[in-house]
Amino acid sequence: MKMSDIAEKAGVSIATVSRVINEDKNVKDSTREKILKIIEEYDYTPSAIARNLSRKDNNTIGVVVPDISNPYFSEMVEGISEVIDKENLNILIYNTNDKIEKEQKSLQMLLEQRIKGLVITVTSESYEKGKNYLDKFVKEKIPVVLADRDIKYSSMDCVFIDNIGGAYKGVSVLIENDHKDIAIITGPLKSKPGRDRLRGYRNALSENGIEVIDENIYEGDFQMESGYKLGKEILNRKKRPTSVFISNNQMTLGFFKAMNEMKLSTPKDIAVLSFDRVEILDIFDIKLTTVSASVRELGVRSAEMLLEKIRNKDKYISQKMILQTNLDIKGSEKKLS
Amino acid sequence: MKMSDIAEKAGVSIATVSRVINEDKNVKDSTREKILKIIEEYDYTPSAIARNLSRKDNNTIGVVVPDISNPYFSEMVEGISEVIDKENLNILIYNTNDKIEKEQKSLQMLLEQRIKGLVITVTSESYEKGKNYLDKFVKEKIPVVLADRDIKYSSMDCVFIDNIGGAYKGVSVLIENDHKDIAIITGPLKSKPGRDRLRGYRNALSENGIEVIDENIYEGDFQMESGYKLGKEILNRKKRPTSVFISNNQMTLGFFKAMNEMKLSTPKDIAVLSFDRVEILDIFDIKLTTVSASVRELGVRSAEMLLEKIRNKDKYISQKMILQTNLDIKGSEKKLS
DNA sequence: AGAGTAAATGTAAGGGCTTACAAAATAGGA
DNA sequence: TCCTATTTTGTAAGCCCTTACATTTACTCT
Repeated sequence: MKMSDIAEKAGVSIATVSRVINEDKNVKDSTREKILKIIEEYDYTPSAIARNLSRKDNNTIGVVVPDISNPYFSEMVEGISEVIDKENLNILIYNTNDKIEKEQKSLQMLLEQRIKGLVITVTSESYEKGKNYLDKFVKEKIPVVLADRDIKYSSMDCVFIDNIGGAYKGVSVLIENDHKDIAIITGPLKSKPGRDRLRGYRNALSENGIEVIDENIYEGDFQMESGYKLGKEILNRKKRPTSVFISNNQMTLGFFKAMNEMKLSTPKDIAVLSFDRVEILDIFDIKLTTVSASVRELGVRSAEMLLEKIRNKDKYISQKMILQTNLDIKGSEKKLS
Repeated sequence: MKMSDIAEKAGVSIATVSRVINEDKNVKDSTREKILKIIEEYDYTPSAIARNLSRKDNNTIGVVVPDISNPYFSEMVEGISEVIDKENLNILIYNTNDKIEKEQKSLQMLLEQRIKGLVITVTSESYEKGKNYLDKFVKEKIPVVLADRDIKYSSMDCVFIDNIGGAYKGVSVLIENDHKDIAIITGPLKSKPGRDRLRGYRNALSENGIEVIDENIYEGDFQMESGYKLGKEILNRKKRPTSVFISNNQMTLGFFKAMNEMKLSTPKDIAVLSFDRVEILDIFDIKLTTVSASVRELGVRSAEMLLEKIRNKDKYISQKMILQTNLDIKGSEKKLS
């Protein structure tokens, strides 16, 4: 069933049918009703493909994330959908599994789909020369927003979380609570969020005249396992630090596993402060102080920025949005005795 | 940049360019190379929209789920992507938030997109007359696979988890451990999984000559909060049951919250067995016995079934796949004293 | 009634590709 | 060299819509 079939049955031209479907007001009411009835009767659904070709426009935006089954990203995606859904746009989602080849392939397919815009959490912060597929989007003037992760030397629009400031804020709380011996479990230092959170830690210590000692810096990889292993190391030190700042939720879970095994608890045995909330700890009545930004908001903002770019393609000025973190004080920052 | 531009620059016809792009072998090598070079040089990407229109075919499959930020579904989606990605197909994902209107709107858009096939976890197990958009897919001969949730009186292809058998298996373990007073926290009884898991519970008890008493049946809603509330009720009973079967992971978490608040533990104070794994409990060194099926596999199987339907549209025979559950014995099923 | 204007409808040219079929180029063989 | 078979390329119709523009129809007012 296509438009011309409907037109024929209604005894009108295909243009009139098109007008009815697109809610053009220049159609006599009686004609509209007649056509609508036939559309209903034959259950006709117009082809978005033909429409898109004809309009030279695809009502779809692309979303590329490293791992949709990671709650972090699925929440971000939900933030994005929330915004996009209101606009009658479709979302084409791709998983890259943090593999650069999959990312490239995804971008290639999105390019073929002639998407209207793209929100991407990139896999790598730098690309081999000529390998940065995002440049093609720029060349084709397809709006792109980088969400959560940056690309070196790029000047693309983006929405990030204030990692430096957040870590600074968190570590400062520990310092205010009289901690001087503060360990940190960092993310991978080859990633920007990893480095930035460490930077915030350093800044907070320096500004308070506390020396940053290498022994207190433990490089993790944002995965649970590393939080567990490094946690054991930290907790087993002869002179255990009085507090620890952990750079994300997964590693914090690992750290608690270590604490648990050793029958230790916070803040009794060590003060703990983590980047990202860890809601699940509620269940075990563990009060953990955190600094965090809403990932859902990250998605919402990215999508909003993208829509704005789409709407004002020309006069649009490139922008960078940094989402501030919130401090949630629960007690684990305390220094006892 | 379009195909005709490339053709012009290469001094060939548009058909030849098309052949090169589609890897048709009827092209002289030298011609192919010349064209490829120009495509490379101008960074040309063919339009999937035009291709799809021309081929009357969209290389996209649709996925509709209630909530992508729920790990249960995002894992399922990942299973689906895993399969689909290998086929050079795109995935259009829609969230319904378990709202029937959003589901309808999503299906409408997928219909317009002329997708090749659909995997859907439906929001409602029954639809008002004429309101079942899935019928349109059937009418249009677009393959559909129901994943995880069924529709009453429908004979569509589907992949489900063996809820009855799983619950039966779990409760049987409790019975084998000498439990006779077994409570159950069910899912919402208006949902099929909710009812089926209760059915498995009933079957296990009956077959073992244990009377099913209403006081032991607590209707929850698959959310954490209900596990918590009902958990409190159960644990506070003067004559507390010796064991409880909980119908899903979220409610189990709520139940543990309740236990924790009351300083109770399993299996000491009550034996616990849950449907779905609850990995997070590992962290707190809680050994929970579970019956579960892999949600990722649910996704993989659904996608595979869909692909098979797409490939053998005609000779395809409608099928129903039931994924069996696995029992993971950890100790919480024990009856102490 | 007829002119002038506004409303409603139709015509036809795209949009960027695929593909059946036709035509041209090349190869092989006598 | 010429003819046939094969390979390579081109032509043009078609996929299903949108939309600028042209045309027709319906009103309004003198």
